[in-house]
Amino acid sequence: MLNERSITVSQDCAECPIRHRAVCARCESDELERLEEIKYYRKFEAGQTVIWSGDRMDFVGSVVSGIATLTQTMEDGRTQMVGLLLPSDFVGRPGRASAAYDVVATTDLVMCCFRKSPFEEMMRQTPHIAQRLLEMTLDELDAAREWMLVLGRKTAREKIASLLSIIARRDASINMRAASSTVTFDLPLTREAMADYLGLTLETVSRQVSALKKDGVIELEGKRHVTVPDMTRLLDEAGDDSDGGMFA
Amino acid sequence: MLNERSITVSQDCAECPIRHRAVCARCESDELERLEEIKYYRKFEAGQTVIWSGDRMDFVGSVVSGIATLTQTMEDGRTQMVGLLLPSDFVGRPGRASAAYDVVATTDLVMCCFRKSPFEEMMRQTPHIAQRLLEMTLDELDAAREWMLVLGRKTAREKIASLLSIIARRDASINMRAASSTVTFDLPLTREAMADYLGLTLETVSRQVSALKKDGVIELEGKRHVTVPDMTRLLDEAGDDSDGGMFA
DNA sequence: CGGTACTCTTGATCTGGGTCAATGTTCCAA
DNA sequence: TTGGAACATTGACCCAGATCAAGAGTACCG
Repeated sequence: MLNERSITVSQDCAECPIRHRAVCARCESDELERLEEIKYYRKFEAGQTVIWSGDRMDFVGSVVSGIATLTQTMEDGRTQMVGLLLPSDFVGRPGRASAAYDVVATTDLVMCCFRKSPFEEMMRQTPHIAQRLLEMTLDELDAAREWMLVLGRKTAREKIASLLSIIARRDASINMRAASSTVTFDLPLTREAMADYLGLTLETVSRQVSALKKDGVIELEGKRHVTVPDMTRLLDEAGDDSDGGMFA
Repeated sequence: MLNERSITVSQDCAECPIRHRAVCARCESDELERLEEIKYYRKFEAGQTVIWSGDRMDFVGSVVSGIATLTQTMEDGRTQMVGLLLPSDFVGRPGRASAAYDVVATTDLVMCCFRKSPFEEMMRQTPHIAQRLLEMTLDELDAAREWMLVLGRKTAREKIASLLSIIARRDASINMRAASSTVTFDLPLTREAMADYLGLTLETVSRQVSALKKDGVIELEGKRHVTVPDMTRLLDEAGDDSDGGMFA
C-alpha cells in the first residue's frame, strides 16, 4: 500500500517481472521457474470486485497494472478504505483462509496470482521469500500507521493534501519535469473513494479540492487531471514534517 | 499491537518464555540457545520513553510485562497513538536503522531485547523466525487497519466502546467469571492517552466514559477500574459486527 | 438528438465534538 | 494538614465538517 518500492524491472523474467521482483527480490532462476508453474493472471474491469470480505481466498498475488482498493464496511454502510493497491503491491495473506477486506478494482486491473497452498509450500522452502514478504508487510504497516495519523488528527484540507501528496509522489519519477518541482498526474479515485479513504464525506472532499485550487496549491484540468505547481507547498499543506517521511 | 496471540508458556525456556515463543514459535533448543546469547533485559518506569522517533535503534525486542505505546507527533504537537504494546508484542524492525515512532512506557515495563545485527543474522539462518515474524506483522497490520475504521468512521461513543472492548477482551481469559459475560479490568491508560489513541480530546473521552456509565454499559470504581456487566452490550455500542472480529 | 445515469459542485443549515474555563479528586511531599 | 501537581469531570459556547438539497457537467446509449 502506497510505498515507494524501487522495483526495477529485471530482464531475466520478462513475462511478469514486477510480480517476481515483488515476491522474490533476488530472482534466482529456479525459484522463478517454480513461481512460474503456480502463477496465473486475472483481469478485472473498473468497478469489479476482486473478492468480498469473508470469502474463501485460495490465492495470493500482486497488482501488475491498475489500481485496487481495500475497504471495510460496517453493517450500517459506513465504509473506510484501509489500503490502496498500486502496481507491485501484494494482496493476500499466507496462512489465512478468507479475505479480511473487500478488494475492488477502481480502474481496469491485472493481477498476477499464485495458488495459495503451493505458494505457502514454496515459502517454507525458500527462506528469502518470507523475508521479502516480511519487508513488504512492514512497509505496509508503516503506511497504515502513517495513515492513522491522517485519519485521527488532520483537518479535511490536510487530509486532501496528504492524499494528493502520496499520489503525486508515486508518479513523481515518471512525470516530474527535471529541475522543477512541478508534478502532473491523474486522480485514480472518484471523490467518493477519496472520501472513503480520508474518513470524510464526498461533499467535503469536493469543497476542499476546490479550495486548494482557488488558493493555487493545485491546478485542475477537468475533474481528474491534477497539476501541482509546487510540491513543497502541497507537502506543507499536508502538515508533513518537511521532507515528508510519509510513505517512505 | 493488540492481537490475541495465544502464547503458551513453554517449560523448556523457563527464564524468558514469552519472548522466545513470540520470536520463535517452534522453540527448538539450539535456536533458543542462540537467542539466549544475544538477549538482554531492559526495565523502564511508568512515563519513561523507551526510544524517540528518529533515534538510532540497534535492538529489537518484545514486551515481557507492562504496557508501552507507539505514538507519532506533528510539529504543532498534535499526537496520534498508532499502537499499544502489550506483553508478547514485538517492537522494532529488522532492516531499519532508526525508530519510526516514539515508544513510551505507560506502566512499569520490562522488555526483552536482542541486539539487532546478530538477530538479523540469525533470522537469515533460521527461516521460521522470519515466518513467525511475518505472521505477527500481518496480525499487526490487520489490527492497524481495523483501527483505521475506528478513527475514520466511528463516533466518539463507538470509539470509546471499541477501545474498552479490546482491553476487556484481552483480559477476558484472566478475569471473566465462568458462564457470565461480566468482565473486570483496570484501564492502563490515562484519559489523555485514550484520546490520543482514539483521535479525540481528553474532554470528549471523559464525557463519553461518563455517558456509558450513566447508561449502564460500564461500571466504574475510581477512575480506572472498569466492570463491564454485559460484553455483548459493549460490543454492540462499539458497532462491531456481532462476533467482533476486531483484533482477532 | 434527447434521455438517463453518473459524478461533481455549490449552497444552506445543523450538530458532534472541539475549545476554553472552572471545579473536583487523589495522592504525595513538606 | 496543607499545599500543590497530576489527573479527571463538567459546563458553556463555537466551528469544521456532516447533512440535506439543488443543480451542473459529462458520457453513453437508443
